[in-house]
Amino acid sequence: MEKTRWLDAEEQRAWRAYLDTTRLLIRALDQQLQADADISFADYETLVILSEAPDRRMRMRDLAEAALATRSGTTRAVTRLELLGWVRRVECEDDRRGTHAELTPAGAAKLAETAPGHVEAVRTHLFDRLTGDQVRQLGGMFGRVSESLSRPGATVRGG
Amino acid sequence: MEKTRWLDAEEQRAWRAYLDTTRLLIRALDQQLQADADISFADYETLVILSEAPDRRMRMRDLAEAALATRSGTTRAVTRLELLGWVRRVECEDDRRGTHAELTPAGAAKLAETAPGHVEAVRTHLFDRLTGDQVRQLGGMFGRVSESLSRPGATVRGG
DNA sequence: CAAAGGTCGTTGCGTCGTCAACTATTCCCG
DNA sequence: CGGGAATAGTTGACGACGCAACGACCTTTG
Repeated sequence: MEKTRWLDAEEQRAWRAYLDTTRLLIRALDQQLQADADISFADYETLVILSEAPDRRMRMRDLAEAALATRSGTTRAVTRLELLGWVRRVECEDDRRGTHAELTPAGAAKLAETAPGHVEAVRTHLFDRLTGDQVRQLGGMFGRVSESLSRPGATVRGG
Repeated sequence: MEKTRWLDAEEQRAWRAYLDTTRLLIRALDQQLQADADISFADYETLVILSEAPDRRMRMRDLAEAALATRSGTTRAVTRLELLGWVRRVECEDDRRGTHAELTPAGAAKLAETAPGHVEAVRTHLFDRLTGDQVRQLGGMFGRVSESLSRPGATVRGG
């Protein structure tokens, strides 16, 4: 095993700030949605993903991937949202194993009435604190970081 | 209700990249720790927090706060870690309600052997993709953002 | 000093998410 | 075409976590 490249003070500070802030931010957004619209951040995002899909529907598999969740988690999320009337399941015609999750009109309405408060929260907590240049930096940084993460081959194990 | 200040294209891009990447990053770190050391990221961080505390011990209350968790979650985490032998509970002398969670030698050893792989993963996935300037930016941005989040008064509600 | 009110840590309960296993269907290839 | 491998979605078992409520203890106040 080679010598460990520890984080220097600056890196540690950045790492902690990033981790802590992210947790607080997600929690704040979750609470805002829960309080104002009785929906979790995760479920809200699922509705958003569906709303942006062609015909407002998606195969379960693709929905899971887009939401960065597992298939089982997606099954349960869709079941939940179906009971609330915001999503419905539609059988797939060309693949009889498949199921589409489709945003209902009620789901679209829910999204429309919930989005403004959510976006406002995202602004208040995040973007209002950043300069235009920082926003660009943010997108740039994380765009690059995600590259290494989405490549499954890039192993890290130390053995 | 005033007109919503929607996110522009650049902001949306940054927001998505940030959210997705963060999820992937946390998951990758979790998997690395789980695979190489049979410990979750959350539990690992708990050990780190304790290791940095005076006498390697902390009141449950303070530990919860430092870990950005609830008291009940911390109770369960400490119980878990206690069963693994990495933490022990020590009664508080000056406050008989209180309990200290204390890192055991075994816990310190676990941390020592686990940290290199974890730090390496953090490097590989995050810091190796960033320039020194970006690291500074990262710390700066999130330092500022956390200010608004740690102030409980800063309400966002639209109601 | 006694009583009211707060804090500490824990626990029951409900929710959410993952893994592994299962059924049904489709794909691949001889 | 036929049979094994792969894939889709679901479910059961399980673990983690938050909220609310609880008993024990401390603090404040009259």
